[in-house]
Amino acid sequence: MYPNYQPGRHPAQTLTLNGQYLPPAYDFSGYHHSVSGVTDPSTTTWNPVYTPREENPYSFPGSSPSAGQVSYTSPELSNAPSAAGGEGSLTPYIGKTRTKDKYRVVYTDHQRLELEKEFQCNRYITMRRKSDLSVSLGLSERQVKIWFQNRRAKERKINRKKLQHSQQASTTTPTPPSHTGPCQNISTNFIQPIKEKCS
DNA sequence: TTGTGTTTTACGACCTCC
DNA sequence: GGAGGTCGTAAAACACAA
Repeated sequence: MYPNYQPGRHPAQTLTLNGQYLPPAYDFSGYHHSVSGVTDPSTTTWNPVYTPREENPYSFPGSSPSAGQVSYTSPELSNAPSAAGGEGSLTPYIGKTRTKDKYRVVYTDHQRLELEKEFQCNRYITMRRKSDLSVSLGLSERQVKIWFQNRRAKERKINRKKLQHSQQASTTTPTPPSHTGPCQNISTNFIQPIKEKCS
């Protein structure tokens, strides 16, 4: 909603947006994409145990959220087709605001792929697209929102690493200025065109 | 098999904007 | 005041070397 939001604590870390963003070389093969067959959407049913809330946090009967006791009893949870696995309430994770039975779910490859596609089009998802994705992927809108938040954080982390590496390289082995050197290739390789059609 | 490091979900705290 | 942004962090899930 506020792409130019810059928290006072970290004023220089917000990326440029609104079409000015330079997408990094997207690595979609870095991590587990075969989650032991469990997450194959074509062959298995998506049946997470963990039941996240949707826009309406856990109910805290008789206690404040800071108490750390959680019970998933909100009826709105049934609106999230995949995320609401039917478990009405889960065992509270004592001392933490998490559940013991299932701390988090693992998204399917298909869900990740579709989210990534959307992310490559827009770093910030619109409310409409969020709603569409939540329906098509069987995730709650909150999950989609959090995924985008985490994805942006991941990208910032990657960019910081790249920056550090480039700075280290420039200080340790200063390369002579050259207009025919590898820098051209680096710059062109860094900006990979988005192949997906953005709607 | 196990220990360790990395990545992925999910949240709380804090912030800005409307 | 609510929605959604950032950050840091917890813990599960996973990869991989020893």
